[in-house]
Amino acid sequence: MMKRRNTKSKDDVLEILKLKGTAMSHDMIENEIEGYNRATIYRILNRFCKDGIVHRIVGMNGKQYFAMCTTCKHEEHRHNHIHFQCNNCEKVECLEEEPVINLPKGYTFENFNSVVSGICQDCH
Amino acid sequence: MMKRRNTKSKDDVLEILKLKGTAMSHDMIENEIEGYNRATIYRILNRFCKDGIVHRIVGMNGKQYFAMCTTCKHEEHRHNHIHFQCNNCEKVECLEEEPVINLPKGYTFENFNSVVSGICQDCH
DNA sequence: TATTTATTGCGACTATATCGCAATAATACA
DNA sequence: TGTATTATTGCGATATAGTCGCAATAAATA
Ligand SMILES: [Mn+2]
Ligand SMILES: [Mn+2]
Ligand SMILES: [Zn+2]
Ligand SMILES: [Zn+2]
Repeated sequence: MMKRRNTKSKDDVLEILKLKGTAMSHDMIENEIEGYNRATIYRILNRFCKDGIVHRIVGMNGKQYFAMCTTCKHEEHRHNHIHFQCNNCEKVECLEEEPVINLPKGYTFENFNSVVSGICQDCH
Repeated sequence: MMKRRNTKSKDDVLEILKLKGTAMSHDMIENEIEGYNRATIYRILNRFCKDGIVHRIVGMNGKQYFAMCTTCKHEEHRHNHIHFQCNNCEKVECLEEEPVINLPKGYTFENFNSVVSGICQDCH
């Protein structure tokens, strides 16, 4: 893995992700910390994913959301939990549920992405 | 609901979806039945979704895939099963698994999208 | 301080999907 | 059958999300 450097942009992205607690899209992040180029933020997020600091969720809208890795140890990353996305406020949260996945014979598991959409408590 | 008309384009899209059995993206479909405008195919697919003939899956790549509704009755649509997407051949299939979803208090369920990625049997 | 190279900004670019509008054609009906 | 209605289509423009190449910048190291 490539050696990482400490930058303000990186710290800012990390801080806002920690602060919010929920998964955030690129533009959610951009709204909170202005002044960085779009490509820069995407690159930071992709680096976080590679490094296992953050995991990526693909919403029902096809957009990417990023959330801090809380439950997983640094070595074994398992993000096989279900997420919830609010159709009103767009917020994405990690749920507890981690469904059992049985693949057919000859199939190999690599990744899992699971989103329930609906209306969140705040939007009711 | 709007009254539908019978057109060759519609029949062609339906036929290829039935024939393949797996979920197909717009460009997979376009490769099989050439000669229709991109917007037209999208509109046909979106109509199918509205009418409950087809259900929409959002892949890990953020792309939309469409699959025939097989298990669900015309009135009650439940597509709460997990899908498999091959990272090699891009094929998307419906699996049997239908995870139990427990939402937190005050949350309402509307939709579900779940994809396991990996390598399919054919690509091993 | 000087060197190395990870990171950034910028603009161009790709990809997916939708939209407005005029033209076309499926359906209903006289 | 001929005509009116309007669902559907084609086309081009548009929107949005995300990546890429390259030169400039700046963090780390010596
Ligand atoms: Mn993790
Ligand atoms: Mn259905
Ligand atoms: Zn909400
Ligand atoms: Zn495959």
